[in-house]
Amino acid sequence: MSKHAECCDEKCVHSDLVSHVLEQLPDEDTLYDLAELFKVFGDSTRVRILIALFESELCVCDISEALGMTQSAVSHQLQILRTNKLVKGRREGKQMYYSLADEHVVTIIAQGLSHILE
Amino acid sequence: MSKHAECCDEKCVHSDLVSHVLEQLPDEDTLYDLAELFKVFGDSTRVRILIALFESELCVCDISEALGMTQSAVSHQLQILRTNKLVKGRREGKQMYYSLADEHVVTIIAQGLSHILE
DNA sequence: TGAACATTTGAATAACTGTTCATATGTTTA
DNA sequence: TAAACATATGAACAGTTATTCAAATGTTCA
Repeated sequence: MSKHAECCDEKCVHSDLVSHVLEQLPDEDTLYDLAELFKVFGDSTRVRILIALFESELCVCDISEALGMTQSAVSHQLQILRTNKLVKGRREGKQMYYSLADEHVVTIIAQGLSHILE
Repeated sequence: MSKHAECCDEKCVHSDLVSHVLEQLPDEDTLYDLAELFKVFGDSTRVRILIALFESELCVCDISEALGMTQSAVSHQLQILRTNKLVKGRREGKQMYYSLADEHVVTIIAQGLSHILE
């Protein structure tokens, strides 16, 4: 018997509910990716970058100016946002212009805001 | 001049866009709370707990059984979920039954899933 | 009351993460 | 091509966090 089960013998577990939960839970990869996605939103620098991009694309320089952060820090975060397909980049001459890659970004942030502003 | 501005002189910054972003960005407290909220979703244990609670309330013991984790680890995470008002607890005898505190939880996770499953 | 059970909590540890600094890459223009 | 600029990247450090272990709290029942 595995360790986690020892704390609670058979009488107290609602085994029907538990097995139902086990059927409903997405597979491990999906759960990992899902948590990974929210982790990206879980940093105020990245959230600020995303909200900054709500209305128009911006170059890295604009973002670091708006956020009051070094260009390097912003660029590191943009890479994470790019990897997770939340923003996309477009080069124009020396500058890279970033914009939101996905409508879900707006929806997710809006839901989050409505939760905390209640 | 602050350090972050030095990387990029006035010519390259789109100062009209930047000042517009500065007007639109939520205040610092809101941004912090927002990131804090998403941070809670950014852990696969907590996401699994939340999804497990989609259909019915469960006691701590059920959750630890379903997730294959120690009851202590689950309890620690439940406290975080409670603090952030994502779940609520109800005592019935020796057991604590937890359930989702908020419909936003379902919406946010659904949006996240639809993002990664594209 | 005391024993048994379910849950919570605090401290410690190991793993992870964001920023900084230095440097590299890529682009334009003189 | 060389210089200047915008961005990207690697390594290192400091701060954060999830789990474990041990112990405490709260509840029921004999």
